[in-house]
Amino acid sequence: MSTSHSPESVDLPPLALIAGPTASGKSDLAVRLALALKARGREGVVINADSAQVYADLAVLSARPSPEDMQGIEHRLFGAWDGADACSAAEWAGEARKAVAAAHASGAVPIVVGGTGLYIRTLLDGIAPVPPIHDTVREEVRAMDTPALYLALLREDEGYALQLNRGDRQRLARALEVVRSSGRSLKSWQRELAGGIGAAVALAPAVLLPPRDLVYARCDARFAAMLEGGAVAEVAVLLARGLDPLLPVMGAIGVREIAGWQHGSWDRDGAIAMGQQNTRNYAKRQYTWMRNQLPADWLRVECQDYEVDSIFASLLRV
RNA sequence: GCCCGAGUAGCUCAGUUGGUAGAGCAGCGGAUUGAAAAUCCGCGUGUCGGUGGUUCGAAUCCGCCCUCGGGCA
Repeated sequence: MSTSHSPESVDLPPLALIAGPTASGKSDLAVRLALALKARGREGVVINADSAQVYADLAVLSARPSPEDMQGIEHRLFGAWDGADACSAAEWAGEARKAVAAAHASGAVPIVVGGTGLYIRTLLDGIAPVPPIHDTVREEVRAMDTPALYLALLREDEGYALQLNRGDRQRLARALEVVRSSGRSLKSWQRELAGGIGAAVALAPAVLLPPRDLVYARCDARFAAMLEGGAVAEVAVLLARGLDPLLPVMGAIGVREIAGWQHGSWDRDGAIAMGQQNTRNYAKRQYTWMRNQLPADWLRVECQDYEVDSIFASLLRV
């Protein structure tokens, strides 16, 4: 991300940002920051930047903060999408932009929290303004298998095809649907970024990177606890909707694991083991993203005890 | 006590007729521009249970021992 602004730019409205892997304690820190602001006579609004917590259907499985967790602090974009509607980085960023503007308008400090790096990047830097893909194009492209996607892209957008890995089905499909639908290479679209608010804001970022072992242990404990906390019923309700299995909600960690157990493909212990493993693998990917994709000058917090006052000193300074 | 089977990477296992070993998973590193809890890429030295022996050479053949299964007593 190219945008990195000193919190000293007091002329710009503030934006607190908390990024970190799953189970790193982000939400709790966000609420504590809001409470600390409140103690200083300022409101804070927590805005979700997690691609799973965005779905109404996934309260338990996405570890979405409960009303008690929220402690009376206003939270936005949590459970804001219906599972039947696929959210995307650009769509989320559009809503997040509005939420940030609303907070600023009321004099509150927006606190963006989440583990979805692409969402955060899109909000701050913007994204290529590719027009919506025609339904028919999307359908036909997604029906193709990976080798076919590669060959087709090689034919229709060779330059970009050569930059992608031939096994990277998702990017090949995206690139192909873009050329077919817009008549332009995704590569050329990507030369322009639109919608980023990073330059118009005084950013106070914190990237939480607690010890890996600790986060893995929390992932394990949390998934097991979810089964006791309503995850099974949540999955049952979700499955009953009969949604397209390709929708993002259906791919959330835990859905497939629990559904397989309920259908007798494996037992409860198997479901737990798989869910825990997948959560850990996911957390690892987030560490890689957070470490390398987020701006190097953002504050990295590698301990496990977060101190709001020191992490957000610039915001809390009175 | 006897018989059979198994002991190879953290785990599950492959290793053809003897030429000092390799997959999956885990783990680690990396990529990441409208599905990102997604989609991919890379990284394999381990007393081949131990010990003697046969052999130019043994995970592989032979002896003895140890451990874990199962069976017979």
